Amino acid sequence: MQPEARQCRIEEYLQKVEFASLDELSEHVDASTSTVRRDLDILEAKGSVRRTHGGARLVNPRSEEFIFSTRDTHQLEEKEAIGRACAELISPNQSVIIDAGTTVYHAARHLESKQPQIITNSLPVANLFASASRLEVVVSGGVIYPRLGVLVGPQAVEAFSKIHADVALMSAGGITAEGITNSHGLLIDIQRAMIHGARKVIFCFDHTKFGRKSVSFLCKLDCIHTIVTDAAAPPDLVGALRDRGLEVIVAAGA
Amino acid sequence: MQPEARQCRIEEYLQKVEFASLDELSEHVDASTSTVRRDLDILEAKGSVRRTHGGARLVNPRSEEFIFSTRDTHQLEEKEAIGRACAELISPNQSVIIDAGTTVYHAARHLESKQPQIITNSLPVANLFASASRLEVVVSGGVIYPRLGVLVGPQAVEAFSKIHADVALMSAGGITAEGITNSHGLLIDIQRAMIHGARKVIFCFDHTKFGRKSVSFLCKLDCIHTIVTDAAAPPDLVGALRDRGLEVIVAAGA
DNA sequence: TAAAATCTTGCAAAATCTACCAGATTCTAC
DNA sequence: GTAGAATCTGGTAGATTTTGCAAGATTTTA
Repeated sequence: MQPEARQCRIEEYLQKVEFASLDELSEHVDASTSTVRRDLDILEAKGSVRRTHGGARLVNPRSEEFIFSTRDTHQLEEKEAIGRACAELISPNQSVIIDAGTTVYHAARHLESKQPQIITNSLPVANLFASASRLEVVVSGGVIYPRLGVLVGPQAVEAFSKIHADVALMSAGGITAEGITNSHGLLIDIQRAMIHGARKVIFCFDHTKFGRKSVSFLCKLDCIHTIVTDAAAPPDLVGALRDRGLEVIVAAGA
Repeated sequence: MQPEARQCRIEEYLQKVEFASLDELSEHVDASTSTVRRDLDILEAKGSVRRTHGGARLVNPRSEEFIFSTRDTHQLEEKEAIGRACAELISPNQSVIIDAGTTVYHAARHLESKQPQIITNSLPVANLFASASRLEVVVSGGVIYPRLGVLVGPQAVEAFSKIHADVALMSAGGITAEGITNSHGLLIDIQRAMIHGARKVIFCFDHTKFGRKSVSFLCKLDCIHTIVTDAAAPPDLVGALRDRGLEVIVAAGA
């Protein structure tokens, strides 16, 4: 086997197990421990893994990487469904503001074919499109809010207050008849600027968000236009929202 | 079989398997290993595949994380050495502007213990510190320049022109007695703003950059303070730089 | 503190790479 | 068609890289 292929397999394997002993790796790639050692040296210099006594571990144990991706899987299916439904609301070549948050992140993943212009303050979303040269991605400035990988602070607010987009794709901590709330106070100003700068505002809520209130009030319901949710959303609240003139889209379950 | 048809089949095959050995390919296209070697040379020059020891792989098997991670280990070791040397120049709690570019990226990796405040327009660098909650990372706004993961454009320039930092850690395409040059015109304005906003300017150059000129002129030598390079840098040029009052640090080889 | 495990280092064997060459094939001009 | 030029192909020798092993240094563990 070729060195590079082997190193890839080591990386891949470590992605799964997070930590592996030398013997374990050498058996998995069918090479001597010496060779694995050398491979690990290279990978460490490259920065993807870190050596430890007797083995190696991932530098960014997936569990820490933006807390994304390692959440409960059944929730994930619903988020995927919501994401697909959101993507269908976007027309080709529109400019789209994309919020931080796992639900919207999933929506973003289905957006590439629409070739939108993307404006975001989410590092995970930025990374998603970083290598796709076909579409333009604008990143707001700001300070990284550690675990979430969101850019926050006055620079972020300012960036969005200067921008006008066709659509804003957002999510938040909870929605009730009284309005929308979010838990991270730092995000409130930014999200308000996003809403202000977009012609159409779409919010993604999985069913657990309905009837829930977070600490900070974000906006009333008449600031927004469309809500996308999953099949398990409480029908009474969905009905109430529709009565108020909101478009509510229930994503077909997987 | 015609050469071109054969090369197409090689590409096609690699699309499927990502990695393939020489023997594997030569059997698949029914030609000698010599011929396959030549075909791979051509394909590599074309840019669609990359040779590895013992075979070849797709150039972009899956998001090859921002063009980084080249295959030659030597250059990598030098960059690591330069990176470590750079990190030693930073005092704890300083604010540090970090440029885009692989050499500086390696320097950034050794910076965490210094707990600096980081200001960058490089997505790879931002990702590096995204999960480290102990230090503050400011990301400039801007448009993503695809393959490199750098934020460019007026927003980036503006962000840096408003900022003052203790140190700027930078790199560029080439250095001669006449000054420093860089290849990406889009970066020039940003880098000038970085230099302008920093009290101390440190440039990283591996030895291949000495005596080389890129298309765009960045700045004269008296704009900068310190240069960090590896042991293979040409002594005469290093001496000339020192004569001009620049601090030149030669990183101890690995 | 001593034993066990693991890491570094140096080295020879194996695999692979880089030219280079002679034969085969294709192209060109008559 | 045919001779000659140009290109392509497959093989070979020497240089380079990679690999696995073993001895000595270092770290971990009890």
